[in-house]
Amino acid sequence: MAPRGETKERILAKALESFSTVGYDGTSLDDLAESLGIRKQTILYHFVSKRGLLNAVLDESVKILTESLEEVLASNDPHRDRIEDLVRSVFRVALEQPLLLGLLREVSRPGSPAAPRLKNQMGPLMERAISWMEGEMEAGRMRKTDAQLVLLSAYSTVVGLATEIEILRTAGVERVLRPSAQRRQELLHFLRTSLTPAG
Amino acid sequence: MAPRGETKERILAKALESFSTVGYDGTSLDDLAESLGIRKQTILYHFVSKRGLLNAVLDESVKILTESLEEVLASNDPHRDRIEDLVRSVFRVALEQPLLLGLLREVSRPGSPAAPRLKNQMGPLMERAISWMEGEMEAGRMRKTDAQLVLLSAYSTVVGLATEIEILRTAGVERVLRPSAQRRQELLHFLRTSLTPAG
DNA sequence: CTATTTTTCTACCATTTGGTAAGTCTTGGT
DNA sequence: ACCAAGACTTACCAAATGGTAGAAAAATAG
Repeated sequence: MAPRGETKERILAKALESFSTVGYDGTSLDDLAESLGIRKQTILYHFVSKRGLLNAVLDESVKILTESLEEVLASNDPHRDRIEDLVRSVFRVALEQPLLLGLLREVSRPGSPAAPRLKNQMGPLMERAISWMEGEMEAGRMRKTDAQLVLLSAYSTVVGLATEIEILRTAGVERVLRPSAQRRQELLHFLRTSLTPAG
Repeated sequence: MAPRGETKERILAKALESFSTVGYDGTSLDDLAESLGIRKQTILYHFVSKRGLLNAVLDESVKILTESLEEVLASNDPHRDRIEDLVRSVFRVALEQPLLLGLLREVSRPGSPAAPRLKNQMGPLMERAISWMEGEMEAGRMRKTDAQLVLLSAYSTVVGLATEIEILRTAGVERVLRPSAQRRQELLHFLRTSLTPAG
């Protein structure tokens, strides 16, 4: 047999790819298995059901994302630009693992079966982010605005950058996308000007 | 029989609802028909295939959205605040027809079967929006930045507001969402500060 | 009223779907 | 050598899916 859990990892990887591109309903266990050169029942053996597979993929993805952000939010160094750190961090994930954000997008759809699970897992992180922003606002280091809106906007933008790019690229403009580093710089500037307190 | 095309309209309405919430793959023609009190074959009679139905729904939605934006982009009155007009216009659509943006979100997924169609229909509109922004930048009425990014950000934010709200609401914060009017105000301010030229 | 066209329905079908049952094969422990 | 547990497979299935064929019903035109 395949040495220790290798199969499970491979299934998770392919499943992430499939879920985040063609979606949950669009993913067939048979096709998934075939693309892996195994039988469908092997998948079900490891993850019990299709839903179980989705949950497993989701848990793994959220974990990666959370760890990446937690690290930044935890630091208390007032000399570091936290917003810049956050943007950099998210961009890094988005570039290295675009599928991960694709899954997030897929799963965060109102009618998604995994929405509650995502809610439970991402909830605390979001609360922290929001309350941190509100703290900054109170302290006058950030312009008072709707923290939820800013978070939603930033989140949506990054997810959009990772997934919906294709539309804008092929539809809107034929030009090649700007290098992601420059893009990140723009987003950073965009956020900063909006969040810096007046005067 | 039902008088003139009433059935067709009803099918389109329900289909929009279903596509934009549970997605294309998640929509069953049988269920759709049952919820309308008709037989599946009636749907196929009017729209030939499931794909045909999706195309029809998409065409209708894009038309509404386009008309709403075209109107704003067309006006040349320099005394009006075009950004405000745009935001207002999109918000109005988002509030009156949230399902419409849900469909957009669903269909703009990379792997969506209707992505090319959406591309063709929305393409010109996006090009116009971008080139208008670039014109404003040239004229110094708008800070020079990445027009594509701003468009993507604004688009994603609004779509997010219309669809992904649930996650933030139930997950992030239990607080009731701020009234949409206030929300619109915030987004407006957010965009303005980012786009107003320095000094 | 009759003929024709439009609309909706009943009957059916091939395929695909997620999932169950039970087997085989491999590995590691004793 | 034997056995138990783990990993993977073959065989099978009930339900659901999108779609075809053709009849029936309703609306419309003459």
